[in-house]
Amino acid sequence: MIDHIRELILAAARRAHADGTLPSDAFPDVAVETPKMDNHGDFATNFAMLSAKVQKMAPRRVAQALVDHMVDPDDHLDRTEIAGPGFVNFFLKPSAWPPVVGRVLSEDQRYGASRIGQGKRVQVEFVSANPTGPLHVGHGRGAAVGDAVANILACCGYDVQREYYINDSGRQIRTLGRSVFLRCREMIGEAVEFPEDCYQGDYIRDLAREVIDAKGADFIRGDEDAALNHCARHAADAILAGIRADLENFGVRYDEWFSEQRLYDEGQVEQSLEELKARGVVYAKDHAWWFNTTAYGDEKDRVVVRQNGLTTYFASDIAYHRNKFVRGFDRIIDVWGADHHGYIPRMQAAVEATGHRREQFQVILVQLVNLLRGGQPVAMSTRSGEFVTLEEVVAEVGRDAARFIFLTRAYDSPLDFDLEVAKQRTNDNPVYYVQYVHARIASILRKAQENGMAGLQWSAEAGRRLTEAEEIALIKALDQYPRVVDTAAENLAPHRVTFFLMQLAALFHAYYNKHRVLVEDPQLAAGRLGLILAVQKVIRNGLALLGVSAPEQM
RNA sequence: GCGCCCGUAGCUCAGUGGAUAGAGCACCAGCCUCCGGAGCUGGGAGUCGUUGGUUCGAUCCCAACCGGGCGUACCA
Repeated sequence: MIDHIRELILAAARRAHADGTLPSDAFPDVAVETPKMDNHGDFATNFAMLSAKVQKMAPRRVAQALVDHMVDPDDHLDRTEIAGPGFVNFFLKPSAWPPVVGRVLSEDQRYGASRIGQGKRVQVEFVSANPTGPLHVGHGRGAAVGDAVANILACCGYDVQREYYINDSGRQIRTLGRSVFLRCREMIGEAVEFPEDCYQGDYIRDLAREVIDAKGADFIRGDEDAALNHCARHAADAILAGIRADLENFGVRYDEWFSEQRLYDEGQVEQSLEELKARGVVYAKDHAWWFNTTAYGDEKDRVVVRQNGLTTYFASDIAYHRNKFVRGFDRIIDVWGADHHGYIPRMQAAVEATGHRREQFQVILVQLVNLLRGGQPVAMSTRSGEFVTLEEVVAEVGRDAARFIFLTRAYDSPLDFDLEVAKQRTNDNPVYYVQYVHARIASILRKAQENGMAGLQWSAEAGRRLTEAEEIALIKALDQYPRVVDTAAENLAPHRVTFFLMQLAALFHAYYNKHRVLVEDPQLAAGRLGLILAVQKVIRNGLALLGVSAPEQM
C-alpha cells in the first residue's frame, strides 16, 4: 500500500511540474511513513518540506500543489489534508484495506519476499568458533543472528551462502593437543603440572580418556611429538563433530565448512602475501613482515609474518577474505563477537588492499549474552571450565525459545538470557505468545472444518464485510510486513521481524477476544476466516525467517 | 591514553531527521454458560545522560563532556 501512495505522490508531482505549478522537476526521494497518530491519517509524506528549497516555495504551498494534482484511479483515498509545517496526510477508505488479505492468501509463502537483493551473491559467515571447546550461549546468539540474517537476505532476493570458517591450524590447536596429552599422562599415573594456559574444562579429560582407550598407555609414554599430534587431531576432530551436531540441533545448516588449513595447503596464504608485497603494502621490518594497515585507517601496522617465520592469524585471514571474493561473492558479511571489534580496521584494510570496496565487507558485532537463572548470574568462564554450553541451553529451554530470545534484541545490545524465564510458558516468554497465535488460528480452522464451514472461500465480497476497527488494524499490520522484511535486510536487523511478530500477535489476540470468527453469516465468516488465515501465514513466514517453528498445536 | 559499542518509564528494551517518544515486565482494578485464559481490557509512570552545533524540524546527524561495557599482541 505504501508503494501505491508513493506512486500517487510522484504522479501528482509530475503533473504539477508539467503544468508549471512546481518549477523544478528535482524531486526528493519520496518518503512515506505511517504516522503514529490516527488523526494524522494512514500515511503521510514530508515531500513538501524536503522540496521547499529547490522549488523556492513555502512548504505548505508545495503541499497544496500536490493535493491539487492528486489523482486516485483505484478510489482508495477518502481524503487528503495538509497539516503542520507541510505534511500531506492521506486518509484511506476502509474499502482500501481488505484486498491486502487476498494478496497475502495468494502469495502465501512468497508474501514478504522482495527483489531488492537483485540476485547478488552474498556470503554470511557466522559462529566460526575455534574447535577447541564446545559452543556456549554466546555462540548461540551468533548462530541465531547469522542464520536469521541469511534467511532474511535470501527472502529479499539475495543469493546467500552460509559458511563456517574452521580455525584448524595454528597455536590453539597445538595448545589443545598439549592439554589433552597432559591429561593423558595424568591418567596413566604420571605427575604433571597442568599449565594455566591450557584448556581446563572437563571435556579435555573426556577426550584424553578416548585417546587412551584407543591407543593405550604405551602410546602416551612413547614418541612425544607423535602423541601430541594425535591428541591434537583427535581432539579437534571430535570437538568439531560436536560443534556440527550442536548447530544442526539448533536448526542451523551451512553450505560450506571452510578449513583454514586448506589455505596453507594450497599455498593461498603465501600467494596473497606475495601479492601484497608486490603492491608494496606488506614490507619487512625488524626481521618480520608488516602490513601497512595504517594507510587504510588502522591505528598501527600489523605483523603478518613473525620473526620466527610463522604467519599470524591475520595472515591467513587476509588469504581467507581474498578467497571469498575469488569465489565470486559481491558482498561478504562476518558475524563476530563484540570482543573482536578491534580487528575490524585491519580486516577492512585487507579487503581494500586486495582490490575491493570497503562497503563489500560488513561485520555484525554481536554483543555478549549474560546468562541468568532466576535473575542470578550464571558463572561463565572458559578458563575455569565452568560454562553452560549451547547444547545444554537448547536441551533445557528448547530450540524455538532459545532462537527467539536471541533475536529479541538488536545485536549491538547486550542480552540478558534467563534460563528460568526462557523455559516458562507464560507471557514473560514472547516466543509462546507468537506461536500461540499460529496454534490458536489452526484450532479455529479445525473447528471450522468440524462445523462444515470449510467451503467458505475468501472473495472480494467477503472482504467487504471486514469493517471492524480491529480487523482494519490487523490488515494494516499485514500490509506492513513486506516493508519490515526489507528494512530488516537493509539493516541486517532480524529483531525487526521479531518485534513485528509480537505486535501482530498482540493485535490478533485483541481481535480474537472481541470478535467471533465462526459466525452464522456465511459471508462474514468467510471474510474473517480469510483474515485469520492470512495472519497465520504471515506469522509462519516471519517465524521461518527467525528459524522458529510455527506449531499447529501447543 | 587511544579506539569501538551503549546511556530512552521502577526493570529489560524498541524507535535507520518528522507532528503529542512506544512495548513487555512489575504494580493496581476488571474479563471465561461462547472458536484454545500460554489470552484480553483499563490505570499511573519520561528534563530520551549533559551542554553546544547543523536543520523548517533532532531520541536519531556532528562536537565536547559525564557514566557503563569491550578492545588496544610478532595470541587466536
